[in-house]
Amino acid sequence: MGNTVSIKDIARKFKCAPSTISRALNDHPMINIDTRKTIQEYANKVGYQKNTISLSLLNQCSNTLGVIIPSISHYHETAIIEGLEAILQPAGYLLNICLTNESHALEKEYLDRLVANRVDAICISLSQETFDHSLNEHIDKAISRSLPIIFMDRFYHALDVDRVITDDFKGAFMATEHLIQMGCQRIAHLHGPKGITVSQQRFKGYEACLKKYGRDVDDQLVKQVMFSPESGLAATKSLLDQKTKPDGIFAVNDEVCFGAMKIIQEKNYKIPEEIALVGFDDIPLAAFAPIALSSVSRQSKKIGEQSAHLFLSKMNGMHQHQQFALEPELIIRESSQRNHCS
Amino acid sequence: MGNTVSIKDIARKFKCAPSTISRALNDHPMINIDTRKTIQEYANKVGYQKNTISLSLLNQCSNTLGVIIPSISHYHETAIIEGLEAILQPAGYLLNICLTNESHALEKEYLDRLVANRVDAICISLSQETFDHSLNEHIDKAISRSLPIIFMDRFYHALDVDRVITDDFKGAFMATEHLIQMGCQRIAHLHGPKGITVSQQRFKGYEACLKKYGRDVDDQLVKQVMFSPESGLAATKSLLDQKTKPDGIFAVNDEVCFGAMKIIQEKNYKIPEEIALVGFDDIPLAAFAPIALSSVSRQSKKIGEQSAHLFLSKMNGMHQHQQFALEPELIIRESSQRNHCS
DNA sequence: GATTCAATTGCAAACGTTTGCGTAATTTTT
DNA sequence: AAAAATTACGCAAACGTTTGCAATTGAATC
Repeated sequence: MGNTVSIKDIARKFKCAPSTISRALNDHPMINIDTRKTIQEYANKVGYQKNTISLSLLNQCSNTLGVIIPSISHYHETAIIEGLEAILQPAGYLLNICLTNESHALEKEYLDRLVANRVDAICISLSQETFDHSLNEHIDKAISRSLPIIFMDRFYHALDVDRVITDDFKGAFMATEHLIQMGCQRIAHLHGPKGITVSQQRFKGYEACLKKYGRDVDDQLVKQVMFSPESGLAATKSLLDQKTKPDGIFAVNDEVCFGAMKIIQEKNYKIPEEIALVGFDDIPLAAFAPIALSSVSRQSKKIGEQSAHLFLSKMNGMHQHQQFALEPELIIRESSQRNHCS
Repeated sequence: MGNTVSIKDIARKFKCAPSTISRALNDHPMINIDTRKTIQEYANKVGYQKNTISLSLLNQCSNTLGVIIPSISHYHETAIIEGLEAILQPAGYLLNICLTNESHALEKEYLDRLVANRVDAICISLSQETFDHSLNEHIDKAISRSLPIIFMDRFYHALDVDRVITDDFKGAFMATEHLIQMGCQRIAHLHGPKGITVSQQRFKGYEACLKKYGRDVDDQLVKQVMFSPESGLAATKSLLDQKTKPDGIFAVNDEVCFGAMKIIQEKNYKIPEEIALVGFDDIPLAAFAPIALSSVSRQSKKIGEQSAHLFLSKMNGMHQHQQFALEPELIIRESSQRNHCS
């Protein structure tokens, strides 16, 4: 505020030009070694701190990455951010994190603000509203001003973009196949919110796996849920209340499984003997669920790290677009491990 | 990048001064209404986006809040950030979020970088290392340049600072008192990492409550843990392996309780009849623990909101320091609810 | 003593925007 | 018709830093 000292201030003190101070502080050999030291000591004493803003203006880059993400209330998203930070902190970047709350309007607003702030690139996980209605103009506009945009988790209609995702299809396939191998005959799926890529892909993986084993998707066994335990509980309740009950459930994420477990245990079904359960994300509490929860790990932190690397290569002039799909990993725990297959 | 259009570019196009363009875009009445419209339309057409960086330089404020926080892997921290965003998004601010991973070196590094970026203020939750060794010079330096610093959750040695915390002492007191009222005789405490304010305060609340009821702290019943379920499991195991076993446990947070429950159930103790359990934070999964978990809610989101309001009032010239301690709330669920007190 | 060279330092422009003040041009008032 | 007022726009400085180029100084060479 008031007491910040600038290069000009120091120049006045030493009765010399700002350029001399600048060079001295940057240890430029052009400046006499003694003058350099004297100036550096003085700057240090008065607590001089370089004003990065002026540099951003001059160099047309802000050393900041914009991150637009629907929420950070789940492990997956926080792990992504941790991954981004882990790579970008040493590289000297800061993160501008924006939560859209799945709102298209907010996403647009934040995008504009980040552009106005001249972030060097944007990592974005599209909001559900943007998805549902294919409201892409704001993204297209950003891309057209050649601002690097890296999509995380959720697809974007255009193909030639930068993207880092997990192979959700494959993960879902693995989970479903595992349930089949455990002897499950009626495998239900708790389907995530419509329109979101991960929901769609996981359903498709589930569907494809059933097909591979000569089964069809039974609409009665597919219920739609939000990403919350409450929603998982309600959906599972309706599954258990109908005639065709499942003997295996693959849910769109782990939180949903916590809700499912609650009601399954309340109704006195045995996990995994009567109903086997597999989730997605492998959250830290998965192993500490009422019955240790099997889950598909999607290497959340690695998504952040990979996105960060992609960003850095963009900063180094890499112009081609790249797409990464990380390998999911099935973690088998008690909730689905049947020792004697039926 | 290359194709960003500036006010100067537009000025060239219209063969007029940049000041005219600036005023036109800001709808300044000094400019002829028709010229204004024409210019605005053109700017819109070519996708002009105000460069906020130059404004930051000019106005000496960046409309950005720096947030320094040890981690975002727990509900509490993500809720704080959601609270900050909820208030600061409408106010036109962006968040620079920095994860220190409890490292003093990183905290210092980030603080410098945020100062260099001239953030308008900093909300900080001190790292454990900073705490353990009272390494406060970097904070003092930042304060001395009259940069508003708002402390969240963790105390700072100086008294006259801005601060928003939960009354952890009170929360711990309530939890312990509740266990006493449920008839617990040997109440253990899973003590958080040393040096961290929340750990200390919660222990003190536990201690004070025992004292109120004429009991002393039994060192054998106090185990130190990290904020993870694994750590909670290990500590509880050692509790159950010793002669003086607890019949009630108050843990420093909910994750720890998940670990505790796991081992308690494995060893076939009944919750809450034989061992009652109360956690802290009231995470979203608390109600979906193996036994629905009682917990002290610390209104995490409200800490973020309150901090944001404090920040905004600082921006409006409020110079006095303010301290807020939010009221904790005890949420009683199955893990501690004994119907017939012994 | 004139010339060349190296060692230091200063000048000025640039990045994009805002804003007080000056200055035309036009209209209104006397 | 002259004076005053209004309207509309331009000029230039400012924010803090970097950097190519010019300028100054002093010493070394011819």
